[in-house]
Amino acid sequence: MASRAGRRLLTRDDWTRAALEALAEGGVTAVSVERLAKKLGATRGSFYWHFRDRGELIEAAVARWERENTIELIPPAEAIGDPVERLRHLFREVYEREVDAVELALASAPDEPLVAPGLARVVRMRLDFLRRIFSDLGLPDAEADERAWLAYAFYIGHHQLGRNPATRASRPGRLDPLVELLTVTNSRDRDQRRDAR
Amino acid sequence: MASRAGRRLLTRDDWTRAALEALAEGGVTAVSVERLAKKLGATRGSFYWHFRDRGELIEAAVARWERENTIELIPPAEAIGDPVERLRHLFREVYEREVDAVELALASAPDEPLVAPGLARVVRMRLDFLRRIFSDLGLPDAEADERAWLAYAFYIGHHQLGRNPATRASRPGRLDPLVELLTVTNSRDRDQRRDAR
DNA sequence: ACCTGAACACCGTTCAAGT
DNA sequence: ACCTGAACACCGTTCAAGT
Repeated sequence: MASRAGRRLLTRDDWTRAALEALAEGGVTAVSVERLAKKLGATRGSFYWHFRDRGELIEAAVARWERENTIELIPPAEAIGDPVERLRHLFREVYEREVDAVELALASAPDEPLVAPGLARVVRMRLDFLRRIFSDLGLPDAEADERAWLAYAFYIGHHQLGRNPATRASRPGRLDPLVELLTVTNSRDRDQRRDAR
Repeated sequence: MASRAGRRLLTRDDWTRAALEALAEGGVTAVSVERLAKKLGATRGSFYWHFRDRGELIEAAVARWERENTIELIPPAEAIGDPVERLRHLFREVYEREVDAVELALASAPDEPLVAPGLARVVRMRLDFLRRIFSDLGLPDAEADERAWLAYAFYIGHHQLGRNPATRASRPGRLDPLVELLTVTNSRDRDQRRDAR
């Protein structure tokens, strides 16, 4: 038949947007060329004019998520001067809220070759942000690195545990007490405890 | 043709074991009836005599992992009297080691209906174990709950971050300093900091 | 340049028929 | 009781042919 019989021609972007929607709704497996084609009113064959294969589509979707998501989230948070307040803000805005569905889908496949590079870039930006908090708090670099790692790994696990209704039940209501713990700087306590052993 | 032409008859257990191997090697998607049938030298039709569908197979594999894995890991660790030592032991044996491949595969699909119930049972046992550490340390219940959650969420994120070669680079070498932080009990520090604001 | 339609491979599922 | 073999549906991929 002729060029889309009245319908608008599709762009690479149309397919990518549709892929992100599918990703959010059903994870990586839901990104099916056949289903997207049906949704967009095209044939699967059409897809292969815009993309080499399904993998290239997923890569494009990840890249788009990366741009729209992490890049513009960091600057406003960075503006908060007091590092403890900055972490508290982060916990309220990012830890205690429901996490974006696309992120959940991607975080579930951290070692898929299609997902790994984009995800790694995002993780690095966020770890840097956290490291700066603990540096500003006066911790030496090695300790700031450790705490950033702890805080970010906690972020991942916190949201992953929240996905399972049965385990979500154990989730603490507010995370402020954990901010207190994570920002302890006085080394006296730890020294004391070590000496007492 | 006749009953397996010389070959041994297959049991439900044979299929389940093969499913666990596939799970470890390639995650949930790798558990394919067709591939398992080929590996076991049977037809796909044979599979459906033992199981209702692919989902039932995955459930059976999860249940087996649950038994073989968490149940017998807890008692030896529970024997350590000093709670700080108990946590340090846990970090060395469970956090710093590579995590079992099946667990990684399952943790990546925490909200799949086939995986969720078994995974939730395991999580509950482990959270209880952690809670006891912090209770024995003298923390009130609410605080023990929070720290157990923090410690377990960290466990998940720590291993997930370790799967991506690019992010694994930021991983701290030893986790002992984090044990120190997680077991801080003196509330003086936190009070002091709060007063200083 | 962008798309269709038919073809093939892979795999989940069903089921009648075999032993 | 346990299995085969053929059939069907779903979906990724290719490609010749259309406009």
